[in-house]
Amino acid sequence: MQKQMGRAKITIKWIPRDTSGNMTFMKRKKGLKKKVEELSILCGVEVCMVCFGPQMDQQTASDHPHVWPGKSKALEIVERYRSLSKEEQENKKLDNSSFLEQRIKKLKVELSIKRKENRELEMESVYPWDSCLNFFTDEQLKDLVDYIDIRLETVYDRINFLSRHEREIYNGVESDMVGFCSF
Amino acid sequence: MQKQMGRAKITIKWIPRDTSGNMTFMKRKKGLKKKVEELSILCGVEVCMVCFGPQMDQQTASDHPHVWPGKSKALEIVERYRSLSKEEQENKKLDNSSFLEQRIKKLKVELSIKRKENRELEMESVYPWDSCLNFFTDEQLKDLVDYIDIRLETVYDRINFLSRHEREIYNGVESDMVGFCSF
DNA sequence: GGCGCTATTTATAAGTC
DNA sequence: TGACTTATAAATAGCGC
Repeated sequence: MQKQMGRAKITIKWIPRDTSGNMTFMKRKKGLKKKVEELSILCGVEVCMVCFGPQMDQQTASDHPHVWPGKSKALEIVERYRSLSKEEQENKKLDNSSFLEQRIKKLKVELSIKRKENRELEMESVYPWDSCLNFFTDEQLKDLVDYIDIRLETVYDRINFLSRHEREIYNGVESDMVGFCSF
Repeated sequence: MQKQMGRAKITIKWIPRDTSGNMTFMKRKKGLKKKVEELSILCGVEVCMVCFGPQMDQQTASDHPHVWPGKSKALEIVERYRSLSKEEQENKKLDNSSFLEQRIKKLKVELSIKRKENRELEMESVYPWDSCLNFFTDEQLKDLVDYIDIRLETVYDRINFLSRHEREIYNGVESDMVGFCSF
C-alpha cells in the first residue's frame, strides 16, 4: 500500500505540540504572514496581526509573540483602532450609521433651538406687542402682521424640514439631505 | 478567443478600489479570517487581527475596522502583548536570546563579584597574613598554603568557566550550559 | 454587496535529506 | 530547524446572476 504523499485532508482541530504540530504552526504562520502582506499590498489597507506561539503543555506559558508587520506599525494600527469610539469600533457600518447618528444629534439640537426661538417669537408676537398696537397706524400694523407671517412661515418651514428629516433618518432613509441644510 | 475563466495569476500590487478591488478585499479578508481561525484552533494559539478597510481615494479616510476574533478578545491579546517588556516584544527568539541575555547579565555580575573576591583573597593571602606567619608552625603554614592554593584553584576555575561562557554566548554558541552553572 | 461557477494558482501535509 | 519534493486540498480571479 502506498504511503500518503502530498497534501492529505485534515480536520481543523487541536494538534498537540509535538514535532508535527510545531511544524504545522511554523508553516501556517508563514503562509498567514504572506497572505496578510498580500492583502495589505493588494488593497492598500492597514492590517496587523499579533500571535502568541503555541503552548508546550498545559503548565507552560505559551511561546514568544509574533507580530506583523512589525512591532511599531502593529501597535500604531491597534492604537488607531483603540482611539475609535465604541460605536465606531462595534458598528460595521461606521461610514453610514455613525455619520447619520452625529447628524441626528445636530438636527435635534437645531430643532430644539428653533422650537424655542419659535415659542419666543410667538410670545413676542402676541403679548408684548399688544400694548403697543395703539402706537401704529393700520397700514403699519398690516405691514407688521405680514412681516410676522413671513417670519412664522420661515420658522414653520424650518421646523417641518427638520422634523421630516429627523423621521427619515430614523427610518434609515438616506435622502440627499447633505448640502441642503443651509437655512 | 476564450475568456479567462477560473483563477488567473496576479502580481501582488495595489488594486485601486473599484468594484473588482473591493471584491478582492472582501474575498481575501474572508479567507484570511478563516486561516487565522484555523491556525488558532490547530495550534491552540492566541491570534488576533486588526484591519482597516481600503481607502476610497486619497482624500477619504479608510473604511470601518475589521477585527478578529472580536473586539474584546483582540484587545485582550494586544494588551497581553503590550504588557511584555521591550526585550520580550522585540526578540523573536525570546525563549533563547532573552534568556541568554539575562544569563549574561547574571554571569557578568557573578564574574565581577568573583574577581573582587579573588583580589581580596590574593590581598589577604599575601599581605595581612605576612605579619601573622610567625604565629604558625611550618606544618600549619604548609597546610595553610595548600588550603589557599585549593581555594585559588576553585576561584580561577570559576573565572575561566565564566569567561569561557561569556565568550561563547557572545559568539552565539549555545552550549549546553543550562544546568551546569551550579558552583 | 453577495453567491455560484470553474479553471488555475497556491498553500500545505507528509516525507526525505 | 530549515529546505526541497510531491500530490492533493484550498483559495481565489474573473465572470454571470
